[in-house]
Amino acid sequence: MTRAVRSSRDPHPVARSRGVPEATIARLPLYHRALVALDDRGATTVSSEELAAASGVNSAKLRKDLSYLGSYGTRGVGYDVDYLVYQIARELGLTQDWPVVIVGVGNLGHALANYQGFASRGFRIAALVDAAPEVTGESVGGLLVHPVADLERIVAEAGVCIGVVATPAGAAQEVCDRLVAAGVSSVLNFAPVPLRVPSGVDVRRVDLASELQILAFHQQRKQLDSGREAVG
Amino acid sequence: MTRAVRSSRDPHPVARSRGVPEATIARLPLYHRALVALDDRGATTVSSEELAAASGVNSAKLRKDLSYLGSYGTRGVGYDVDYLVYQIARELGLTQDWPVVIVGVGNLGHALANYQGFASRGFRIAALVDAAPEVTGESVGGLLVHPVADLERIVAEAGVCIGVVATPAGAAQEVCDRLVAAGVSSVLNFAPVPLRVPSGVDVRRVDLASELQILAFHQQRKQLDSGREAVG
DNA sequence: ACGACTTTGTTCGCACGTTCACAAGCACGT
DNA sequence: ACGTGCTTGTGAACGTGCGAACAAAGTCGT
Repeated sequence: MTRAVRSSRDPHPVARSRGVPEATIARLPLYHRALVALDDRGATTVSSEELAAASGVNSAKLRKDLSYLGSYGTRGVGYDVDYLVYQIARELGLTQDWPVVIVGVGNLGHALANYQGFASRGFRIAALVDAAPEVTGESVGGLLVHPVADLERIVAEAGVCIGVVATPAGAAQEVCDRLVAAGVSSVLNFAPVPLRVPSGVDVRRVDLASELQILAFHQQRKQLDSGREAVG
Repeated sequence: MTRAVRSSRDPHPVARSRGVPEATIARLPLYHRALVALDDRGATTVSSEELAAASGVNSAKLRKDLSYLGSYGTRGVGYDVDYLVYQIARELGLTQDWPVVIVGVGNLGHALANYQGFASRGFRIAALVDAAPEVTGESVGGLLVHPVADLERIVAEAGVCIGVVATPAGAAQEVCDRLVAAGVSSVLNFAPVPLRVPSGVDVRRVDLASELQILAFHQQRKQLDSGREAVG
């Protein structure tokens, strides 16, 4: 699975940090969200079966995942919702404030700037940056769009260590290089190119077209199968 | 061979269809894109090493991935770019036309409707659908936004089998149910909830907040490590 | 206080994916 | 025609993740 890579070619020197496997980390946000929803609904405790159902995973996997964080459940009862929310949040670093800079305020950048799901999870958009002069100076989602020349200063002043690349493919690598040079060491990449980064920098890709292509592959196979079935 | 059914919670009973592993399929779009870029640059042949570098993977993995599709390379030379592009496109189903319906024309829906990367890969936005009356009737990305009541008719008439859910979390499950009932059997879900679907329907999730949380986790660990390092 | 019941935490086996290393095969120069 | 030098394709070892099944542990009723 193309998941967090420490450098892009060398998946993860230490795949598990403090013994928590990468696959588990990728599911913690799921659990966190499901727990918050349960909390809002007034639940005080939850069983692995319930939480698994709410998260869309199987209960054995859930229990194993949680066991990597510690023994936070009580046998015969389940997990305390509040306590577990806090423990997962702490593990994920959601108790901290994470300033984020978004580079590229096109359609996707707009959507990200307006997305409400970030703030509630400790992410704060420190600045929006774009290369196009006709965009800079505008206000998007209540934030001013800065020229790309200010990138280094913004990163330094706001102490940004997470950058979001939402530029066209052609500009992505250069923007990424500048982000990294300025001190960013985690990059979320929406551009459809693999970013080369020095070791010690994490990159995650989100590729909309790829996701559709994977669906199309399976869809095609379904149709081939049903066709064959109808003939045979 | 039970290769008929698939559901989202049971990721893939038969992980490999026609012998192509799931992990390989997820990388084919990467290779496809890199090859198209190479083709544009005028390359006629490419070695596994070059293509691997352009795709951001390691060359052994690339060769093994391609070997699942067939022996399309020539030893001592490499792969014919045009031929390989075609073979991967065929395998992924990109030679077909895939009508897609996007439900939810908020910030993200706008971005998706305007995204240029779909058309070139065989995906055609058949319709935009939204529940809010103040949005329906508008034109977004050159397409009219239809009321959600027309969903079933649109799916049936356009022969849509891939649906994109870009609604708020609360509406996602209901929209998904209606899509599936209308005949959609592949869903791309941007809403931050796990969708329950009957077996035989594929779901893929894209979760922006989760991606950032995973980055934050690693970032936190990096900072803890460097702090410990400085002290020790 | 004790037993029955419930649910967690963990151990084990298995399947999948990745990487290394090398044999097989093709082209090209001589 | 033949050897040399590439590069592909693959076999095997390794590590990781997953699922089932079970033992440990705590609660609740009596």
